[in-house]
Amino acid sequence: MAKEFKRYLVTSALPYANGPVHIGHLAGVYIPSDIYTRYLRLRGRDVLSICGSDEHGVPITIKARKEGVTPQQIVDRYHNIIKKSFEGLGISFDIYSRTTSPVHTVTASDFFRKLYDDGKFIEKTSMQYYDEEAQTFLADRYIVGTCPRCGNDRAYGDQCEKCGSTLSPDELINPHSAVSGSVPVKRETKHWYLPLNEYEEALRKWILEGHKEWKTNVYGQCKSWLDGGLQPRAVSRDLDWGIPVPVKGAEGKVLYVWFDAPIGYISATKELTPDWEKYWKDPETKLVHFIGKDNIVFHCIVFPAMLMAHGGYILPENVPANEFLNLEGDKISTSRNWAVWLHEYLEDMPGKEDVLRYVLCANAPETKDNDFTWKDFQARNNNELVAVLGNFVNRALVLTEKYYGGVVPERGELTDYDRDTIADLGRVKEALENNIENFRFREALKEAMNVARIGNKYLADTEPWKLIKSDPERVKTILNIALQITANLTVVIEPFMPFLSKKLLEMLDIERPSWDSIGSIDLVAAGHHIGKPSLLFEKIEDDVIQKQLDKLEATKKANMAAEAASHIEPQKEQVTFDDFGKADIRISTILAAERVPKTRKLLKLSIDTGIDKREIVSGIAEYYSPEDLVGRQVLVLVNLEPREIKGILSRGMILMGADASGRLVLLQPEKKMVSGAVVG
RNA sequence: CGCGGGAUGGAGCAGUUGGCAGCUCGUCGGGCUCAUAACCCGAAGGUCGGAGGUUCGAGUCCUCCUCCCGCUACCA
Repeated sequence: MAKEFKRYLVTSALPYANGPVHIGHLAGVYIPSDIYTRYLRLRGRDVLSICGSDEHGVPITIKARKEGVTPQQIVDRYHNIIKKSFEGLGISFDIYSRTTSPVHTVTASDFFRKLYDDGKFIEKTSMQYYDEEAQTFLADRYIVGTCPRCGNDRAYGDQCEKCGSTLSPDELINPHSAVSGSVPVKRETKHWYLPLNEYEEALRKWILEGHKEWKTNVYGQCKSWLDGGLQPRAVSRDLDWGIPVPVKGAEGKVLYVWFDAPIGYISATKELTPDWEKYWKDPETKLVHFIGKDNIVFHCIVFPAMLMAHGGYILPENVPANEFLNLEGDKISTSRNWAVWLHEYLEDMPGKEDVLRYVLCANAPETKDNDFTWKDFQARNNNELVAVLGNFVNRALVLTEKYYGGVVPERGELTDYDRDTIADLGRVKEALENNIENFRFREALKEAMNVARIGNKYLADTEPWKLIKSDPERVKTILNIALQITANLTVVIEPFMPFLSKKLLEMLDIERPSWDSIGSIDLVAAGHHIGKPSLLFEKIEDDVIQKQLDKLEATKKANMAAEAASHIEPQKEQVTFDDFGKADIRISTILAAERVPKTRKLLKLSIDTGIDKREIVSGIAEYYSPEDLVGRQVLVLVNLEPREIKGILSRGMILMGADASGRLVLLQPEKKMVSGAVVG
């Protein structure tokens, strides 16, 4: 089963350029793929790691319209943020390209054209909703209306989120465009479809029979799709942002993003090397797609079908898809800003790139959704990185410095215990290979960390600080071995924590040992002078964590406010001019204010209405303190029926704006007026 | 509705073909003092989501149920 491949091609899901990258993306895709490629490079394999921004599609055009900029400006902004933040975290793509690049435009266009010329598409004409105001056809998702099943007035054209039923846009009652709010009309439009059903048998054979080793979630998902029967799928869209359909009479039509995006892997390879074809077309290449679970169908069914239709391309050997990462118990959401953004993390936590890499790998959602919490982040840093890894290295180096002035001591005769320890060390290599090649990165990281554990135990058991007085010769051997273990660490830890590995190499002042030398105790020569020890990791104190928690708390509050603001009360029934005329509203001045005892919300206000001076009880104590109010002018409904509240006769009502969250805001005249002035 | 994945000591995860329920962290006790109050040893802690079934034996296989996350939505 373990076929040997000549070279590897690793792709990571293209991040969509309508927002920055967050920890969910990292844990699901980019950290696993980077570990995998770094591992392959260490083993001296021929490997390319490919990624880039996915820059087409409707959401980007909508975001651009909202901000009043061009789609190009949106994608430029996020492409640059994403690219830079990946570099900052040491994600070592061989190329990070983008789907607006000229090479991609040509590649995707040619790909479509080849399928078109070979008669692989079906042309179909259908009626679709068109937004005349925004001058665009509307994807199902962008039509909002009332659900025919449950009456929810915010159902989407494809699904009602309230009752969960699947809908088609035609079923919606009172449909309107989510883009402009206008009422859409039906228009005829022509599109090209890839008949996935024609590839069903080939896909079934390839996946269900040929790739039983795929992760259960991936395999299960594919089986479910195939068993359900595949349908032709549209590969073009009516849109002005994207790669034009390279066919006569296709003006105003572009390639569907999910047709164009995976081809981005090919174009990026092309951009990187003139040898791109051997990576994509030679069966001796192992192609691996790293993705998240929402992308399974595109990478296991649609893209392979495209490749089959085109011909000449290899298919992925594996598609390791991870589940999702939650943040502090809630789903990560770009639109709700519920995320830890990579570019912000890099700024907030300089020098802690490896800490994030470590935590996200150790807690990666490999088999089920997981939760990222800042408390766990702190605990893993302090109890694992500092206490186990950092501490071991520090012990070994400080002792060498102290006893031998930083010169690696000569090793003498080995004891049985030494040999046992070295044997333990030797076992790590195979365990690492096994786990990484089967995409079990969590387990692999644990194995790598084990090297530090072996080291700590070795020092604790041999107690060189005691022996130095009674048997200094023996101590030389012990520290020599401790240093060899440290040198082993530089290799085993590199795929996971490259910054640490580099720092460790500098400290030992050695070249990086090869992968095959893992387990060796001849990595640092006796007599070699090592560098000065310094701390690899620092403890993270509570206040640093608290700052991040506060940041999230603020986001939560802002979201609630925004949510409240979006709930607008419907208009009340019509009133006549006379009805309105009955209300006597006057500009009034607040003379005094005090809290009503034993209440949370109430203030007693003394008011000069111009007509008289009176008292009004108002429920604004949560938003205004008495001292804020004295002297302010407000609007008062003066002919409201008096009412006794908490024993005080309240005569009139202060007018206020109230949003759905219950927040109250006083209304006041724009210029100071005489009390008693009529409002109307 | 249907489909896919998940539910295992306080937290996060393993558990391959059914055969004594493991690992990391936390907690408690002890040891050590070279080391960032770090390290090493030991202990406590689980009716393996619930109910039923197959079996000498079930975390593992079968049936039903509950909850969470996804599912031709461009959110990994």
